[in-house]
Amino acid sequence: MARKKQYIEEEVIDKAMQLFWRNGYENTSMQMLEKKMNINKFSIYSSFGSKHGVFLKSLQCYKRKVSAMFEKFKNATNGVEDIKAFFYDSVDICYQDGNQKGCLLTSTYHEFSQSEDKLVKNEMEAFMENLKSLFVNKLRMDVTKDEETIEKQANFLLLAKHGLATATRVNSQREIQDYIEMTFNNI
Amino acid sequence: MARKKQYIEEEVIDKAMQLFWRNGYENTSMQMLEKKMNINKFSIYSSFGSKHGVFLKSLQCYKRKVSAMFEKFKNATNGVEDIKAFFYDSVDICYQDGNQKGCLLTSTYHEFSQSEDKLVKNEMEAFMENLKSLFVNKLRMDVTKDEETIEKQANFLLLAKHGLATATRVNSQREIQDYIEMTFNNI
DNA sequence: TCAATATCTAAACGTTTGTTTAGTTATTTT
DNA sequence: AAAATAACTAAACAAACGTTTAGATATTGA
Repeated sequence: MARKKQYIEEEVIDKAMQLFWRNGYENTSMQMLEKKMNINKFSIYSSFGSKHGVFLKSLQCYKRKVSAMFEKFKNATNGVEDIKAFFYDSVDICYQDGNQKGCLLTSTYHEFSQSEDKLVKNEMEAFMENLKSLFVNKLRMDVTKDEETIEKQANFLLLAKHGLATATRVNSQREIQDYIEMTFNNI
Repeated sequence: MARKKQYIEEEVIDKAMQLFWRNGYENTSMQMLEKKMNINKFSIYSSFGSKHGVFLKSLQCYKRKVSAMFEKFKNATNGVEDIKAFFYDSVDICYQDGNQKGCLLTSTYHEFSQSEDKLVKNEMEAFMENLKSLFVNKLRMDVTKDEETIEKQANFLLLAKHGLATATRVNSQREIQDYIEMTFNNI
């Protein structure tokens, strides 16, 4: 055999993910990726095929990162309170290590909303639909709510999440907390 | 003297503005601008100096476009109801001629939030602060509200506007209406 | 130890970006 | 009508983009 890789793919993808998280897809260049991942262009291409390939792996990496939070959310049984806790957890991840960068999936959804890239676009739409159905499940725990109200509230919460994604980029964590509290005042 | 311009600057800037509105700054190229404005690169540069110059003029053009709506909002005297009407008016502009494109100023605020371009960034921050103070003024019309509540609600409405900007890119006008109604349920 | 071979470095690839330049065309005023 | 000059067309610019290639380096198994 021959030489072994001098990097671990999972590790360098985590670095790439941080970059995409902060800057988005288009505003992250191969040059920036090289520097952050600390490996050569060639290595990136031999491991991941393309910038697009690095991005797809980064999305998976992000999903793994937040999977525990999602599992906790799925398995919780307190209805609306679970959604609120989920919002707080989402925000905490944004501010960890002092970095404001929103939610990678929500930002990507936004960046690719008008894109020709059906692969990423469809994946993000599936994510949003999945999130909405989770909201619906939690809202249904309140048996006094009719389906029409549930539908509206689920949509409202989804859009609130979009607002949150923007807000975590430009607002303080304190302001975010107020925002979350107010969002749930009328749910 | 000599030849006159074969285009009217206000008219071609309106075209450019439509492009920036739909695609944002980075995703609008000079090539696209040439085609949409229907004039040559040289003419663009001789009139506006740079792509950045075209963008600044486009922002002004957008502001003129929405100035009537803002004036109506400023001069109204029904408190929270005025903010709600303002939200509906903002959305209507997004959907006119069937195009979904959010709010140029809010999108620009988002796109330039991490940018080195202090000129645009500061202008957008000033816009957001101005909008917030307008919200505060309307909220103060309800004399039973204390200043702390007003501050929180103004922030909430500002973030709701961010959510709206995203939503008008990907949701139907009907869903947006539900969203607005729910936003004001707890104000 | 040494041939085999995967990974490394570094340079160059073709596009596309925003911008500039040189040269032609058209209109105005004298 | 003709000189003057502003606006036009079209080609080329340097820089940055994502991607590929050629050749050097280092590590493996026999």
